[in-house]
Formats: sequence, C-alpha cells, structure tokens
Amino acid sequence: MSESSRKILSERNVSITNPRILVLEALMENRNPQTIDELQKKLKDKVAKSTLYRVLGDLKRINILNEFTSPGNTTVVELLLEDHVHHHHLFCSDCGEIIDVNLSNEFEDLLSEEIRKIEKKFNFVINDHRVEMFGICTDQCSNCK
Amino acid sequence: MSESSRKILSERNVSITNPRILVLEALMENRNPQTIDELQKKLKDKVAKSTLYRVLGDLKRINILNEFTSPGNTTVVELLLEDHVHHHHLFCSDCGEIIDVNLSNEFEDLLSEEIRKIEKKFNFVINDHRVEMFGICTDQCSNCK
DNA sequence: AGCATATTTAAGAATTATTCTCATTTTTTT
DNA sequence: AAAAAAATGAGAATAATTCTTAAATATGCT
Repeated sequence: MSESSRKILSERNVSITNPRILVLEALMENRNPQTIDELQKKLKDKVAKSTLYRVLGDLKRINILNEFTSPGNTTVVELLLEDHVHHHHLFCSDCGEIIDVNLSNEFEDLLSEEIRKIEKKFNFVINDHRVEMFGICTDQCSNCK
Repeated sequence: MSESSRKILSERNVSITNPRILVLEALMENRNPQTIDELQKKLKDKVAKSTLYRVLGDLKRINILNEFTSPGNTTVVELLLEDHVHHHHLFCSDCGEIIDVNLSNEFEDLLSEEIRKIEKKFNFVINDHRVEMFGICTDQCSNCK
C-alpha cells in the first residue's frame, strides 16, 4: 500500500520517512478535500501535530498539495496527482462537505478566454484559477441526510 | 462624510455608533478588498481590536460585508453595497494586491448554466459563486512597480 | 552491512488570529 | 431626562499554526 506513497516521494527527491508516508496515505484515503482537523484525527498518535503541518508544507513545496479555505474559514487540503485533473469546488454551507466538480470544456474554454482578457487589462500573468460554488445539499452529502 | 455610513446603518436597523461609522468609513476609503491588519492600522487608537472584529461580524450579519481568504491564508474583507455588483477577484502572489474584476456577460451567462447543471447533478441549491484568479502583476499593482 | 553526515521528527513552547467576558459607556426608548 | 437596552474597551481565553531543540531516522559512501 505504501508503495505508491514511496514512489511519489522518491520521484520528487524528498526523503522517504514514515510520517510522510502516513500523511500521504491519509490524504489518499479520501480524495475529496479534507480539513486539517480530519487529518489530525486520522493520524492521532502516529504523527505529531507539528510534523503534520511540516509535512503538509513539504507536499505543497513539491506541488502535490492544494490548500484552500472553506467559507467558515477552515483550512482544507487535497492531494493533486496526475490523475486528478483541473477541477473546482462546491461547498455545502449546511453540512460542510466539499465536493470536487468538473465543468464543461466549453465553459473552461470561455473561461480561459476571459482570463486572457484580464491578463491584458491588468498586465498580469495569471497562472491559476478556480471557481467556487456555495450552496446547500439536499440529499447527496455523505454527512447530511 | 459620515452621513452615508449613518444611512447604511439606519436603513438596516442597527444602532448608529461611533465604531461602526469609523469601520464603515475605513472600508469605504478603499473599495478593493482589505486585510484585517490594514483596517486595524487605519483604526489604531480609535476602535479596539475586539470591537473591530465585532463590528465586522455585525456588517456580515446585515449582508454588506464579504469576507474571504487570500492565498497566503490572510482574511480579507470588502464592503458590498448596491453599486458594487457581482464581481470576482484577481490575486497577485508577488505584492499581495487583490483586484476586483468583472467578467463578460457572455461568460456569466454560461457560468449560470454550468451552475444549473451542477445543481441538478449534485442535488444542491447553489446561492453564490466566485471565480478567483492567481498570478503576478507586472506593473499595475499600487504596491509593486 | 556499518559509519558519518545530513535530514527529519516529537514535544512542547511561542506566536498569531480571533473570540469571549464583563464592568463601563453609549445609544435608544419612553 | 430617566430607564432600559445595546455596544464598547481592555484584556483574558482559545484556536490554529509556526518555531525550537535534543533525539531519532534516513541517506550516501565505503
């Protein structure tokens, strides 16, 4: 099981340590975004709190971790690997669930065009973007129901 | 000057107090998003820190304040009044500036359609959304240059 | 495999951002 | 103008994150 985690680390030239493997595994267990708190619980008594934060920093540095903030201002992270293409997020303000969402190619193309316009207008080089949607789930969230 | 702040408060049935007027004025001074820290500096010795946070909470409650987080995880707020229509944000990862951005109607229409599809697919009621763009300013940011 | 060097970890202290508490002050109501 | 209600200031309390350091682990070399 830990093979793929080891591979991820060695391919990126960072040393293979137990905490890093454990954190990667916790992240892989649930490919939707997770709060630090959820991770902390999963890794309780296995990885020190300070180590968890440090390892998450390491993963950001090698560009396989996406960190952002939910509407309640909670920090959330998700693993970004090859298989996990560009996507957006849908937040349930009721249960807190965060769902990965893909939008149509047609939409993404038009968005890229808009971004090109914005780059010109503001003299920016834009290297990333995201669409966040906020609402209330009616029956699909795993937490609700 | 404080007339418009007073009006904003009275129209929404919240009592008119000095700290609230001062915070509103600080927010109006710069209609782009501001960090709590910037606000704190402007209001230094005029409004207590705890009061600033409380007043910001009040403004959120009456729906005239938008709060979100910049990529560096800093909390940012901006006043949302009638004149300030739906817009999006562009973040400079170099100087930290956050710029309000409008996207074309064509784009907004297509986005609304996408959102309708997502609502169906995930059984959500979506009531808000935003597009965030990240990049580096080349010469326009007021901080950079 | 074994040793030396470099890197990482655990644990808790330190820092930062935000919320809470409560006696006093200000605002609103009458 | 007085009474009642609401808001404030100051600092204590809490929560999230970063920092520090001695000990443990990983890596590179032989």
